[in-house]
Amino acid sequence: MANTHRIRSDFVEKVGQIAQGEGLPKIAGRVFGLLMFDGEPISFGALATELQVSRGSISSSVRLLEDRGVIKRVGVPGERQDFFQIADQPFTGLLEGALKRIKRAEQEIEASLSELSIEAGATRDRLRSYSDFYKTLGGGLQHALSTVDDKKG
Amino acid sequence: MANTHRIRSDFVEKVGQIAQGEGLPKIAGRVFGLLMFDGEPISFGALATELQVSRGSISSSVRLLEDRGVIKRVGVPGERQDFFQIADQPFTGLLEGALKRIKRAEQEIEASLSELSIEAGATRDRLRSYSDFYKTLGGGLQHALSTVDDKKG
DNA sequence: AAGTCAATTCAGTATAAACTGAACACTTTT
DNA sequence: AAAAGTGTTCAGTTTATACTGAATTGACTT
Repeated sequence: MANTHRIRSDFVEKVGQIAQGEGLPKIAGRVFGLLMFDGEPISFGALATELQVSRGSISSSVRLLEDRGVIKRVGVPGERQDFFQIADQPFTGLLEGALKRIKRAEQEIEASLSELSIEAGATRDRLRSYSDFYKTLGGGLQHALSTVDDKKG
Repeated sequence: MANTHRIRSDFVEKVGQIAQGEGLPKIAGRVFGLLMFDGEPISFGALATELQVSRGSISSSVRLLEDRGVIKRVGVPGERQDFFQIADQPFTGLLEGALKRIKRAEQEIEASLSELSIEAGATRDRLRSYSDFYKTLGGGLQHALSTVDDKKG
């Protein structure tokens, strides 16, 4: 049998890297990876010691992940510490965040577009195609989102 | 009539911000925005002076954008400088790059998955759902990509 | 209510990435 | 062939952001 613990820490590091690639803090990715792998609730303190990072970092990472609905804070009977667990729909929040960014970009471009006078024909066409790109992209993510949604929910 | 020049520089800055949000250098975004707005070829030197950045930055930005197929380097008769112009399918390359990142992440997760012994049932289920998420996301982008592709042909 | 324990905040530090500008190599002009 | 023009490279600097750790706040425990 393979060494589960090594697989686990490899996985945690991988997710850290992936997160960094997506523009998220590496530690947040590690937290996500750990909770994903273990499934069961892990305490605030355990996250800090196991990942060997400061409690301050854990605090900001879990808030980030909580805000996006990727993890949830749960209570454990007889325990004073906060515990964290992977959310029921961890990916929905991520997709929604991406969608929001895309929508914002689309709106920014359309704002510029609407300022341009009618004579600026070719420029208008290009900006239009740019905002169309974001529309299409948003549509693709929207589709992914609904697919992810009814996987479980 | 609205002041076109102000709209133009606003747009350029907006695209710079959007690029930064996507994890790309701000200057690369500005270059893209400028070429997008103007449509016609702009010289290497003009990019540097107009955006008020070093020639070194222009060099690396245009290479990045060229590599992704977002812009193209064109010659202008009687001119020694390189000129740059928005590519015919500027968005295709961007999407392809995003897809590649997603595919890589998916594979990483599946690598961990395949290492896990059969007893690790629940963990396997979670990692499977994680890689499924990337599959779904990739499908969404793939769809967007083909839509973008046949907008122009 | 004093003492412990837990999480957050925030000022300071470390790290990573972007950006600069001068040196370089190559090309064209005079 | 010297001079001027052009793009790239890269060592050094700046900037942005992640991270730390000590101070702080609040909530339990005795």
